[in-house]
Amino acid sequence: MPQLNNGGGDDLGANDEMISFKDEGEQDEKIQENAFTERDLADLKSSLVNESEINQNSNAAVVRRGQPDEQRVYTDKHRDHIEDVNKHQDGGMYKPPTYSGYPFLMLPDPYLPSGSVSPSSNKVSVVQQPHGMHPLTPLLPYSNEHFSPSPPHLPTDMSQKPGVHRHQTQDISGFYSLPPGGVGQITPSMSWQNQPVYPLSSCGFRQSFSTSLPSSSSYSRFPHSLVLGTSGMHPTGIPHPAIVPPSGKQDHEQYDRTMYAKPHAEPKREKEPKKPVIKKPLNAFMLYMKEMRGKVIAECTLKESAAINQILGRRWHALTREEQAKYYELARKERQLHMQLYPSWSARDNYGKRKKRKREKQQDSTADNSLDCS
DNA sequence: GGACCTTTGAAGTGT
DNA sequence: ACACTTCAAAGGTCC
Repeated sequence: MPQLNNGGGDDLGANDEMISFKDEGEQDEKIQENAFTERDLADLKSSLVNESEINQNSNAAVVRRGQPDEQRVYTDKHRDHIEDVNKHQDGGMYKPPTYSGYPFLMLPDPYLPSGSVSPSSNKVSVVQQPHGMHPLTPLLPYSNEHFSPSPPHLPTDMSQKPGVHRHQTQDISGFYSLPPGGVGQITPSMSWQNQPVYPLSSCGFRQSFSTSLPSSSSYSRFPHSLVLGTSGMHPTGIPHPAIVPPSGKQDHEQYDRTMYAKPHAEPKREKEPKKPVIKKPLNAFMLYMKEMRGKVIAECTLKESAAINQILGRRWHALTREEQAKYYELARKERQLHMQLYPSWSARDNYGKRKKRKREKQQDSTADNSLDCS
C-alpha cells in the first residue's frame, strides 16, 4: 500500500530490520523457493529419522537443530513487525475497517506497493486458485478506510483487556446481512456463508474445489451455519464456526453437512445440553497453516501433522514480511470479528479443556534432566 | 478414545 | 513488566 510505504516507509518495520531479517539466511530460502519443498522434505525426513534415533537423549532438539535462536529472533521480529504495522495503522495511515463485510472481504495486499500481490505470494494464490478465489484476493476494493486495528469505535486494545466487557459497538448485522451488491461486488456466492478466508474442507485441498462445493466451505472459518441450532447461534442469529458443539470437535464435515440443512438440527440439539465451545480465533500462523497445509501435503506426500507443521513453521519464517502481513491482518480481523460475535468470550473460557499432561510431562522431563545432571 | 507431537501467535495467569 | 502457560489446527501415532 503506497500510503504505508510513505511516511518513512517502515510500515512493516524499519528497513534495517528487514535487512536483518534477510540476513538471517532467509534470502537463500526465498531464492531457492523451488528447492524448498524438496529440501524441506529431505531435511524433515532426515530429521525425523535422527529424531527417532536420538530423541531419547535430546527430544526434538535434532529437528530444530540450528534454529532455536533463529526462531526466537523471528518471533521477536514478528512481534515487532506487527507492532509496526499496528503502529502505522494507528497512525492514521491505515484506517479502520468498517467491517461491513469482513468475512467475505478478502483484502488485496495493502502492504505491498501498488497493493498488488507479491510474486512470492503467488504461492498462496496457486493453492487458492482452484477455488476460484484466493483467500487474500480482494473481493472488495480495498480502501484504507476499511483497515485499522483500532477503529475509533472498536479499539484494538479491546481485545487486550481481558475481563473488560466487549461492547458490541458495531453493527454486526452490517456484515452478516450483507445485502447482495451491498458491498462492492460481492456476489451471493461470496456471502458470509462461504467461508471467505479459510476454505477448506478439512485438509485444505483446494485442488478439489469445485463450484458444487458446499457453500459452507468458503473462505472463512466462520461458515455461519444456519443449522447449528441455537447452540451455535450468535445473538445476531448468525452461527459461527468457532462454536463447537460440546460433544466434540468442530470439524468442517460437520459444518458442511448441517450448514444448510435446517431440519436436521433439531434432534441433535436435544443431546447437547452443554454450552457450546467457542474456540479461539486463529492467529496468523494458524491461518497460514490452514491454507498451506494441503499444499505441503501434496508436495511432500506427508500426512503427519507434526512433520507438516515443522515445514510450515520454516516456510512461515521464509515468508517476506509483506506476505506474513497478510496473515497478520487476517488474524487481526478474525480476532475483531470473533470479539464482535462473542463479546463476553474469553480465551480463559477454554482453559482446562485439554488435559495438562504436557505440562506434567515437561515437569517429569525436568525431573529427569535433573537426574541426569546429578 | 484420547493424549501426544509440532509449529507460531494471542491471550491469560502468575510473580 | 516480564515470564510462563494454555489453546488454536491438523492428522498420524501411541498408549
